[in-house]
Amino acid sequence: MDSSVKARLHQFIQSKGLRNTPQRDVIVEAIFSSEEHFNADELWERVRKTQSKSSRATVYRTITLLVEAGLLHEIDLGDDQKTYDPNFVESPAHNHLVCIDCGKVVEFEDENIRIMNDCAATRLGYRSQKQSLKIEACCEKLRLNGRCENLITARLQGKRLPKKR
Amino acid sequence: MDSSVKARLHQFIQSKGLRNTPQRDVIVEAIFSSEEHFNADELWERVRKTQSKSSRATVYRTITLLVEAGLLHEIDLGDDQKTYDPNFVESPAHNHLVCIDCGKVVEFEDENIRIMNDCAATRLGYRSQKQSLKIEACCEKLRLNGRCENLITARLQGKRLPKKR
DNA sequence: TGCACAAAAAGAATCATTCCCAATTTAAAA
DNA sequence: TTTTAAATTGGGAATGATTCTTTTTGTGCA
Repeated sequence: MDSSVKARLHQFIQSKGLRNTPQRDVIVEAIFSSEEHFNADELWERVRKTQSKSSRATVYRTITLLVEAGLLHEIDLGDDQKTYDPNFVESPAHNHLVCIDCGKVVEFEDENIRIMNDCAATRLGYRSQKQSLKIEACCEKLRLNGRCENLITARLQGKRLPKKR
Repeated sequence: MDSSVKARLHQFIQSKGLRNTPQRDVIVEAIFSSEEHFNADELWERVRKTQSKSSRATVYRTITLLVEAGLLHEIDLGDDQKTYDPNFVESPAHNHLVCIDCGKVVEFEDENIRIMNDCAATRLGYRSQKQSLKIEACCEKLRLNGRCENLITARLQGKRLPKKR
């Protein structure tokens, strides 16, 4: 776990006049000790497995806090639950590939896409602030003959559970 | 209202062994007699103002039916409620500009963006099936000096209500 | 050390959407 | 036209993620 996360959170908490609590520590530890995507309930489960306990509400509040602090990235895949990504990279653009078959989510960066989107916004009279691209796609064929992993040059971001509802 | 919608729906219903009902007619009429975006509850309200009645569940069921039939387009803006667009255009790409200030949603087409996104997917070893781009942007400045409407060359798709929950 | 207020717990409340199931309708065959 | 199997409806309960409320606890500065 990147120790700068704790430092940055601490600084954020200070600057906002908030307070440090053991619950937050546990939750932060649970988040950043892994690189996996997660949703609120999965995180609550992780925390429950610790001897220390936090209520569901606290888990939600802490997630909100971390997102506000810019330490956690919220991914909206159009499901009922929001997904979170602890591998935060500061960026005004968030592009995801979601595999239709296995549900795996890959995030990638693409400067050209970002610029082109900003241009489109400008052309339509808007000032782009934030963009998110979701590409539903299929990696099945490539996975079957073992080439998928090699071709994926982007950071792999873990996999999603199937939609629950 | 484009009369071909009813014909196409009828055909879909036939092909699936489903049945025509007066409720569906009323709901379909309520949807396509306008070009506005709507969500399920807004549609239910429209239907209630008719002398004929449909239950909320039927409204939801009919929306699902129309989306399956490819006659209605579901837009996911990451809100709690789904938004629907009766001005359906067959396309593997859906791009939206969402104004941060007024919430207005503009849909636009951009062949170059679509191609570039598909390329990115291919480069990462995926076969793109469907893409959706959301750009959160600000039209405030342009609206203030009256230039916004002139600059918007894309089809205007109505405005969204503020998030309810 | 005490106080003011942030935070936590626990569970109730929300709210969009879906599910359930008895009662009704439809469409196609008899 | 009657029958009949299956689709559809109504409407209220259920779901499930998230937020809110109330009370209790804990933190950190003075």
